[in-house]
Amino acid sequence: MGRRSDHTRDELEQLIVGAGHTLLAEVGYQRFSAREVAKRIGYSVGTIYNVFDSLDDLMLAINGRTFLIWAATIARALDAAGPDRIALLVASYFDFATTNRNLWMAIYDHRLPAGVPLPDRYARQRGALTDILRGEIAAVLPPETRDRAPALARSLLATVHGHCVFAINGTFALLQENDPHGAALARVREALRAAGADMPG
Amino acid sequence: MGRRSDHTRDELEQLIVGAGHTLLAEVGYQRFSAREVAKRIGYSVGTIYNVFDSLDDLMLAINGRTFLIWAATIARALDAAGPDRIALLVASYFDFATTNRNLWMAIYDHRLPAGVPLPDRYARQRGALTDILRGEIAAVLPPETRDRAPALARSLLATVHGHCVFAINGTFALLQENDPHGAALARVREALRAAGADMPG
DNA sequence: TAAAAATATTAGACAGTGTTCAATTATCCT
DNA sequence: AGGATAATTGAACACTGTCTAATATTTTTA
Repeated sequence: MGRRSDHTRDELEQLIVGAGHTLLAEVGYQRFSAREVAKRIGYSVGTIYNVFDSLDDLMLAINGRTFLIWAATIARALDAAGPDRIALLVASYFDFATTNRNLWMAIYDHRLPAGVPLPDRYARQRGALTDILRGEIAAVLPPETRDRAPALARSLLATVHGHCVFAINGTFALLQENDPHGAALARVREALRAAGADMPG
Repeated sequence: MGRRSDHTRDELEQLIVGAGHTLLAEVGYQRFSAREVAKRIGYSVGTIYNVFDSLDDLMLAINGRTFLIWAATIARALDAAGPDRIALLVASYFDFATTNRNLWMAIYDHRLPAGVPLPDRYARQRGALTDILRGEIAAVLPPETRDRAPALARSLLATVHGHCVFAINGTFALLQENDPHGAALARVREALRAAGADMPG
């Protein structure tokens, strides 16, 4: 066939990413397949490989969309936040990961072949989230130590991430930890206090 | 054919796990395949499924072996440790993960289908590592707060794990963090100090 | 020792995967 | 209308995990 009247190239790309996103949320990374995406939008497999170079490429687009939604979710939560914005950030992280289990895990399950770098576009989408974090952490630090915010933001992100991973992959259940979120927040508070932060809680 | 004279059932199982372990270390979780394991030990695919119920089963056995090696490595390091045993534990975590990249990642990449619990045998192998940790953390805590050691051990494990994951999957490179190990140790120290720990460094 | 029972091993089938590409078909432009 | 262009397809390829009937070997029995 030739061009279908009902979809421009860009719309088709979005259609694929949208269906892929939905499928990923439903079945998770391991059971995700390009053929199923094609079936769901009424196209054949070939079309997907016409729009995306490879499955890795499609996966990056889908995870990119997840990142956009994630950043927007956190930004919205911050808009409606009370005085303890740090606690809200930690809660937001856990909340997004648990209510979007498969999508969140896919971000870390999917890995490019060794040596292949992340395309700039997706790297920037990931950076956006950390930027929000850095701002919030800088805000609670005393002005004279504010230059430590970037490194502290990265480290606290890793700290919360570690707790969240263990909460979701079952490691914490195995170790009989039943308050991962509380533990993560406690660690974050200790680190910020040690850096001289001034915050509620 | 019938039973081969050169291998008992148990030896065959160990042969498979050994070859699987080697293959996994070489190619990583995503490129691992039962057929390649079979080829390497001179058997056919069917034999592997005769010894193991499924690929998940084989994977658990292989990851179990990794855990044993890991625990032994850490125990050996502790034997030769100086006064700062906490720093050594953190260094040990990073060292094992980086020098055994594929094996270490496979532990977390492999996930059983939802609802299927970890067999007790493998759960215990994973617990052994945390037990070591708990002991070391209890040792630096003041006697009156020593009951907090189990929860703190879990949480600090998650903290170090988070930093290690980001170091290895490229997230930290993206965020321009070049001392993940140092950051992890700093967070651990802060948490232990906040709990009243007495340690060098 | 020869036949029979038990067991280990295999090869091939099956349904699925990512990926490629010649052939087909629809649309656009002249 | 007809030719150029672009979109879409579906079959083919090499791979995967998994299962099972057939086969080869060993052990047991007679």
